[in-house]
Amino acid sequence: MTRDTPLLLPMVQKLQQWKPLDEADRDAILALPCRAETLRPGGYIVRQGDSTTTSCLLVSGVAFRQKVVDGGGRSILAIHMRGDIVDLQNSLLRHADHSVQALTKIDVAFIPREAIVDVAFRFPNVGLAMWYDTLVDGSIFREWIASNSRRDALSRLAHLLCEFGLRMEAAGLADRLCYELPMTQDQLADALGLTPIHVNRTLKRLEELGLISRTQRSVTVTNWANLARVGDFSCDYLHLPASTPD
Amino acid sequence: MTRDTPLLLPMVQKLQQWKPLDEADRDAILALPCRAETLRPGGYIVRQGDSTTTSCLLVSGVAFRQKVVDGGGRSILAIHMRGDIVDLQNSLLRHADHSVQALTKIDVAFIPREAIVDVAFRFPNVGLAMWYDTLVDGSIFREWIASNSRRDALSRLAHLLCEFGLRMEAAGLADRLCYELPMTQDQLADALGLTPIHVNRTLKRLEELGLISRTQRSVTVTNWANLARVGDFSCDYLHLPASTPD
DNA sequence: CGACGTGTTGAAGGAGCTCAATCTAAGTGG
DNA sequence: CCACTTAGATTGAGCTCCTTCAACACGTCG
Repeated sequence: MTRDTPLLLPMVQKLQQWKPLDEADRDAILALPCRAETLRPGGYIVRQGDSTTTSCLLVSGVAFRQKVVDGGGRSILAIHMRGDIVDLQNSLLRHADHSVQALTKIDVAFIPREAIVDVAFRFPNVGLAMWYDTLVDGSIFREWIASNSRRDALSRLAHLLCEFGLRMEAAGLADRLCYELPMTQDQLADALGLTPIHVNRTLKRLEELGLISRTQRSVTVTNWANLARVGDFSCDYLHLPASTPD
Repeated sequence: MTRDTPLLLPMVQKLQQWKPLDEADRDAILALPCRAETLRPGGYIVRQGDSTTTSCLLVSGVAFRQKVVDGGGRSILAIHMRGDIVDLQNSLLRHADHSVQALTKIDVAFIPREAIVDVAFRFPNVGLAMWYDTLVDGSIFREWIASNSRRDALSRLAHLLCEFGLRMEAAGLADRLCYELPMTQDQLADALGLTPIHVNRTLKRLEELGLISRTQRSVTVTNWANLARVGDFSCDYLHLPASTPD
């Protein structure tokens, strides 16, 4: 490592999930020009409507994508954690069609679009890994379409709890059976296409069914197999490297 | 042109939407090895669960992506038309997490994954255009999440009619105000997360409101501005080249 | 002709929404 | 240290949009 604490290390770790990288690939990533920043909960990485020139790596904390519809309704489209390259989507397309915001306090690194594109084509392994990464994001979007379109409230919530736990575990940030879910019930509602009131009742039902227990924001899954069954959850769509089985 | 009728021409046309291509770029695409095939309505391009080795270009006709949930419920995730590279998603990830099927009779060209990746990195304009293409797909997925999560039936249906018309027009296949929508009400229901019965009633309401009229599968938009308003439709998320304004 | 896929309509039921009140925990300023 | 505020969680009651169940109409195709 050329520097003491490489800011972009989480990006290397994430991309290696998709494609083995050699020394040169890794160095190229770590040498990317970037600007570090810390945001408080609610702070914006990009705002819907902005024109964009930088991409953004999430270095620590949790963030989310959201889109405003019609009369002020919000839809949360994705949740992101350490290592996620959070704004390739908006930056390559030059025009943000949705916002990305901090859920917790987060550390981010802004990287100029040109630098990303340059590395992607000079180091094909890196480029391919980034391409994979956007495709996996797409796969998760598709699962969310199916979930919010065709599953009932109980199933949707169970599904989200499985996905979040498993992704946190895959990122080495938590145990799938016990983690902090840094979302208010309002935000859960916007992610699931429900009202906060109904989210509250549905959480209660998951508890009564003996599938989870919770205190404040922390979730403990007391019966993973049944939670996954209720949520119709299969981890295929996450395309995780073959180490974390369902 | 090296051959009489270049099978892969629609791919060139589509990618040029995202990025200007020079002679060499175009030739490289047209020279891609591929296998042509014709499928009847309902025929599979890929099946959920298959392992994949080829990508697929849609040369003519209309296709759709779908995912099966829990007890036989289906969710239609996207609709595709000429020029769409329909299976980068599954092929690069090597494992199909959803199916892609013909909606009408379609002509397709299967292209080996390696050839795609090879061209993408030897011709960066092509690679970037393909990357854009997958990002635009992602953008459309996000809009569908928001739509199926936060809009009511009338709005969802109006939104879908606007999107389909505009995309057909952008692909040079139809007029946004008058086109063939090759979907049964059952399929519309699966795309919108509704029941076919409710789709039927909602179509009727759109007619009664004077926004559309229809005979068989053909749709005529009688009031685009109001249809777009009801559907909360803005074409931003399609990232179309600056020629087709909303 | 009968069968099947698709579209259309009616009536009844339910999952989730809206409106509204109450409760808790965590600040914040005096 | 305590009033005061505020964001979030929780609970109740009534309503509605959409679903489910059930017929029936229409065209195509064996």
